[in-house]
Amino acid sequence: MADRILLVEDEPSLYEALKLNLEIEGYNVTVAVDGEQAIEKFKSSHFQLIILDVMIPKIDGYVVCETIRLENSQVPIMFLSARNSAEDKINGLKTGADDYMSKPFNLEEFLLRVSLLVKRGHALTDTGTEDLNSFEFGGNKVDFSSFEISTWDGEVKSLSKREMKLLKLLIEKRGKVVSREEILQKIWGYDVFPSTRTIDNYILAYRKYFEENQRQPKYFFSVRGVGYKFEADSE
Amino acid sequence: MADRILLVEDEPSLYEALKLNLEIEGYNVTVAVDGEQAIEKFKSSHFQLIILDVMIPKIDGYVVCETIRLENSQVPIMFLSARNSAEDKINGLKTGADDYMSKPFNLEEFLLRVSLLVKRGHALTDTGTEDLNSFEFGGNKVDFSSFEISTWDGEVKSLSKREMKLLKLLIEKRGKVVSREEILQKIWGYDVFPSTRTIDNYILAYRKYFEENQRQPKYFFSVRGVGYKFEADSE
DNA sequence: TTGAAACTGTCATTATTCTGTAATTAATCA
DNA sequence: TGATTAATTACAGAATAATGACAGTTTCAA
Repeated sequence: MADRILLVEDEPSLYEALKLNLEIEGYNVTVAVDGEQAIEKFKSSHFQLIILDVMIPKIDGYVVCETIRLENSQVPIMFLSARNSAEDKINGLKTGADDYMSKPFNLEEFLLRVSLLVKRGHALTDTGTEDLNSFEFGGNKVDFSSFEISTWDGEVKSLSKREMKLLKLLIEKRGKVVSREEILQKIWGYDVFPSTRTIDNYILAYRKYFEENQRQPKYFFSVRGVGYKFEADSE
Repeated sequence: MADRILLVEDEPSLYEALKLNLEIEGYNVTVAVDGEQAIEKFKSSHFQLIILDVMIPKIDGYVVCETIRLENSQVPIMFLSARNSAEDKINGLKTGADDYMSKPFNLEEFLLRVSLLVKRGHALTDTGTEDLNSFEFGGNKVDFSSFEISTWDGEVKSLSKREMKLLKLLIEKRGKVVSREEILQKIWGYDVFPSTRTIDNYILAYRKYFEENQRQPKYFFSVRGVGYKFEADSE
């Protein structure tokens, strides 16, 4: 079965050239021309690799990358960027990319890196990578791939999609306050805006699951007027 | 336990700086100053990552890389090179490297790539690809080669191709939620998209075959908004 | 042509998510 | 310190969207 690649690039001459060459290599290529499309296509289908230009309309590449990582931590992501600066690369790698190429790039090198990443993806999903997607704090454990949690008092529960996604966001940003706006954007998207009560409900739920004393949280803090913060006890 | 890195580099000022920085990051670093030493040390010990300068005395980097790959080793290898030419990179990646950096490079980027590669190595070496011919859970047994199943209540049935393929996917990923998109892509391919009801039907069928109580499944769980998960009771 | 397998549509059934309101708590300022 | 204001907590339904169940239709291969 052909491997599928999502190519996110707004400049027609470039994406057509890349698409053509990738197809010659035997990949099945889907193109998205802006960040919104990218997220939409990512959600509606499954890919073995995502190639992501940083500078794209509507939602920039970094944010697209973060959004994707909230749902799926496995797909390899390759960044493309017009600039060759170290900060850009570092930024990209930190937001969860697996590789980075600066434009203009050599086609053969590009194709080689693509095939490495696709192969890696296979290796990862074949062997089952435990532990990369779970997180522990206190006596609690969150398993992102099975959507299950086990808590300090020995209970095992399964969380819903939203619960998991928001929890993941908080854990990834642990130690930092995440604003309500950011939460709304990252979890609910850019057009849907549920009432702000809704977020509280999720925090409430987390405290019920994980805190020994709900009224005096040790992990899930609210910061008045700003947002919420998750903090793990020890590292 | 600290991850071990084999650093192959002949220039003292460079390898000392890198060694120091890697050690600060918590790695255990072994240095080799030429190709011969590199191969020797590689053979006598196990590393999570090999960092390989191309231009080193006695045996050059490419050859060292090929030699290591001949041992059928999965260790991630990162090339360092003084030149930034595309041919060099291509050459390196073709001989089996996983990443490539040109000197002079940004230290932070270097350390980030190192940590990515080390993590990847862990994921790869975790479990060898299992290749199953049959699988048992509860009182049920699935035989993938004969397409037959026998169930807890003593029945023997044979499954259709699709049924088996999807069942195998779920079992291979047991314990993890498999998204509908992934199922569609892996079982049906990228051009055919049956209605999402279809997948439910297969799950339904599995529950009929294997579950004692269809309404309270013990093995085939659905995770709303995400996909399905198979879980075997004991291991 | 026949039968098994695969797919689709519909409606019933739930799990999940959202909203409104009241109670509580924290922050600010006189 | 106490009064005032603003934000958060806490529930309990209500609304929504996803899945379960099944019957009927199509497809494909023998």
